[in-house]
Amino acid sequence: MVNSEAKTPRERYRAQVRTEIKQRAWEQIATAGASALSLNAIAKQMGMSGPALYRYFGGRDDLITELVRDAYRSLADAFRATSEASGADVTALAHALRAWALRDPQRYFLIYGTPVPGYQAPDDTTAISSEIMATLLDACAALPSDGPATPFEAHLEGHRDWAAGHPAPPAALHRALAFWTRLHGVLSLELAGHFSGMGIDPAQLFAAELDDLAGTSAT
Amino acid sequence: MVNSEAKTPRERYRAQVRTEIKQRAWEQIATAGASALSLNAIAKQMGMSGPALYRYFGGRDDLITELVRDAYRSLADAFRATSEASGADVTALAHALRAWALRDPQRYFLIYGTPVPGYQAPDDTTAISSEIMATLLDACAALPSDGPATPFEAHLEGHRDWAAGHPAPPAALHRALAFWTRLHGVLSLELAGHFSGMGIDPAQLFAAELDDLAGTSAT
DNA sequence: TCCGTGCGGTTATAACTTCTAACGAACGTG
DNA sequence: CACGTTCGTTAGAAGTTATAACCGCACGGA
Repeated sequence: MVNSEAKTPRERYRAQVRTEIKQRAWEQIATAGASALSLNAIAKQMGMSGPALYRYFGGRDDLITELVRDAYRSLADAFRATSEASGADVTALAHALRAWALRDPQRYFLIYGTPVPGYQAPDDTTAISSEIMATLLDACAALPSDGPATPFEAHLEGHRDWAAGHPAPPAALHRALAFWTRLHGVLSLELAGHFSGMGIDPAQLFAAELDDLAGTSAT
Repeated sequence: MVNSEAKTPRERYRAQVRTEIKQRAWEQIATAGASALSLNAIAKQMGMSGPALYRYFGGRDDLITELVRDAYRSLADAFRATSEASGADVTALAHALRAWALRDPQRYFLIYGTPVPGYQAPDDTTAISSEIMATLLDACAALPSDGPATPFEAHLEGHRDWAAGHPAPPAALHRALAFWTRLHGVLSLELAGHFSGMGIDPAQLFAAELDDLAGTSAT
């Protein structure tokens, strides 16, 4: 059987260089954005010149795709960890999401930011995305659901393939979607700086939205 | 006094070329995103070569800044028009926002998408942004406000500078912010294609969020 | 009407970028 | 020890933004 770690010394070295390249790329993205990522600059920082990086990544797009994959993986891990630590609590998940986003805004935008029109995300990222959604659904299913069924929940009843067989009631599905979209709404505008000139505290707006989501007022 | 339109034939020509450049830029952005905007390609399309465009725009960043300005202006006009036509109705504003966004997703992302870390928006765009917020506040102030004051509304009481003197109660300010962030949350995820593989209808999710905002459940 | 200023467009050039191709050296495995 | 894969190099093509220098024509004042 093939052991994933440290087989040949060449593979060890190759993995090490790959992670260093990605690390430099993350630093560069955090300071100047993903559009300003330069393979030449990374190579120069690492002491080697230009086309050497093409031994490790197919090109700029491949590197960015790998970074997107890592970002998804990091968010999924953070979500899973806080879910296990807090017993599937939605407010804990929300604060974990905000902390993860504030830790590196450009990493958040790499996942949820402006898409490149032609770009198609690799299918494994959608798999990780559904893993994130699964832990979110676990937390939302634990909330009490009251109120009458809305027309949108009737729509969800017939379109719950994205839940991947999760046995959550339609109200919980709706809660999960609202959790996702509302917190993303506040977070993305905050990270983009749209609140900076307004004087309001984004954390309090985030908390207000979270109170509304976790409170008794379903949908 | 200086008439703004059509003074000298030189200025007429200059304005015409400028608008044609911006038009080609919009087409290019709509199909390949703002990061793929190429001055050379625009010049080649217009039959003139390369550096001629620098007579009309200071550079790529200046052109994009101008496009951002136009995008803000377009959204503000659309908002104002529907507000006047519908009598400051929030659902009409919401549908106008969604239609405006779906008409050219990259134009929406040019305003509300991933920001470039170093970039500072010119102050006139923030002026237009506050104009948009004003018409939104007009519509939110027309809604009935019930329920007790939340801690966030208490925070808003002390930080209402962004309302630019608009005489809306804190509940209306909160409504306007929720309107903005929630609809942006659904819209940006929809435009980015994050719902495409899930099978759900973004329009119905948008409608559900709008029902929650315009309904009786304040905050 | 005529003439000069200045505007618009050109080519050339510099400094970048991604990415391919060909070559050499070093490393590790048989 | 020798051979082969892999890594890093330099060279080069095809792009990009942006600046500089130059030329001609059109516009506007006299």
